[in-house]
Amino acid sequence: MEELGRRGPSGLELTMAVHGLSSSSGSGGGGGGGGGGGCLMRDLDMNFPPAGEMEEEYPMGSVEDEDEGGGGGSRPKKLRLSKEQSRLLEESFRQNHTLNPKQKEALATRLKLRPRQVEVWFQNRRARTKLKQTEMECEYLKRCFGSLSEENRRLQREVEELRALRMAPPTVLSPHTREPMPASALTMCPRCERVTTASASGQRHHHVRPGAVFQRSPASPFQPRQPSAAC
DNA sequence: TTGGTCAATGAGCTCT
DNA sequence: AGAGCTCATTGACCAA
Repeated sequence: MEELGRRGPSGLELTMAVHGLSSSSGSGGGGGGGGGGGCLMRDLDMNFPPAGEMEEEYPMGSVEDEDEGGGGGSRPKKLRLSKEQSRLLEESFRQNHTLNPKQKEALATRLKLRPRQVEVWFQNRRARTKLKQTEMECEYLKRCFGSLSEENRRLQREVEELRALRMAPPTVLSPHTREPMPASALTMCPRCERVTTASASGQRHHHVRPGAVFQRSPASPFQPRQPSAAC
């Protein structure tokens, strides 16, 4: 027996369009499944097509050893596609992820396989592609989660700091009287973005010394921060 | 022996 | 109703 084409062609063609996470949509496929499997494949045995389809021979890929007898109800030998068969299937999969009946028939004839086998190959190939895609999406979302968690921690810290500031009494001293100023007297200089004590005329302002504890005035809302590029 | 791969199956769904 | 799909699963086969 010649075992060809180890490890199927893993050159899965993957495109990730994650932003909408438009993953598949699928058919909703509710749980389904159930048992499946079963060994009741007497009448649908791929390696031994039903009489009706025998008009053409289908030398099953690399399976040419019909251990006749085979005995009981065990599964037939597993078909392994030859390199050439896999190559051709991959090629047509690249062009189209689904086949219409005509294409299927033509491809099956060309590959000396049964149309059903071509169909199954395409189904499995689509499933593999989707699986790979899902894995990639998963990785991507994990990375997103990581950076968003970090951003979240940072913002939480900032909120805590600001909350603490709000609780503390203002200790900014007036440059004129040297008395503690009420928070309402503090504003944000729109040009240099520093906390200031506006003069009565509004013409001049004094920057508060660095490190001074202060309370922001309600009249000077926080500038929205540029969100750090998470994803 | 075990774990991965992949052809094949059956159930259940959607669409025409 | 039935063709064709997805999904979950099985089992043969292979390499480590």
